[in-house]
Amino acid sequence: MQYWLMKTEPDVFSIDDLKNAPGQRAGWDGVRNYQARNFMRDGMRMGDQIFFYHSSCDPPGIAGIAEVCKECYPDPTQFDRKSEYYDPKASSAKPIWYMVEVKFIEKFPRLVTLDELKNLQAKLGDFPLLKRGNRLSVMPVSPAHWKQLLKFCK
DNA sequence: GCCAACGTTGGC
DNA sequence: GCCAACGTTGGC
Repeated sequence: MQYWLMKTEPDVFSIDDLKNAPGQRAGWDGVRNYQARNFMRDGMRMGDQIFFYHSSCDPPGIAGIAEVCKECYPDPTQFDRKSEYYDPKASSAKPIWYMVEVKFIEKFPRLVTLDELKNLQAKLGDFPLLKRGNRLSVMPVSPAHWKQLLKFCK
């Protein structure tokens, strides 16, 4: 079992949107960064747990937990000319971008803000999310960090 | 809205 | 393969 953190803009797709989605499941399409793609394609397996992070909002922070409920498959938006995620270099024979599906697990009683995470850094040590200039939308979380953050978030 | 940081693109 | 230009992310 592995642990992850995934960013999303709540204006576009929030933890409540996931909670209210059919079957409380949703596809994580639109990732167009190779490193993030590789984490989804090569790292994410059924049942992996995910911190659901709200970014580009006030305040940003961890909103809850999701779980991988379907492993990677080609992201159909890359073939869709009308999609903002359309990629002319991709073909169904040679897809470039992949996505997973995630399932709602829980929403925390309150958003655990980026500020609080920064304050925890002294105790937890380096957390990839807090690295300067980090823009990855999908990143691994170590089991130790997961455990401690979870305790703090609940 | 600004801008630092970083990824990607494309000319050479 | 280098690197300047450009685009995007995301906190502030």
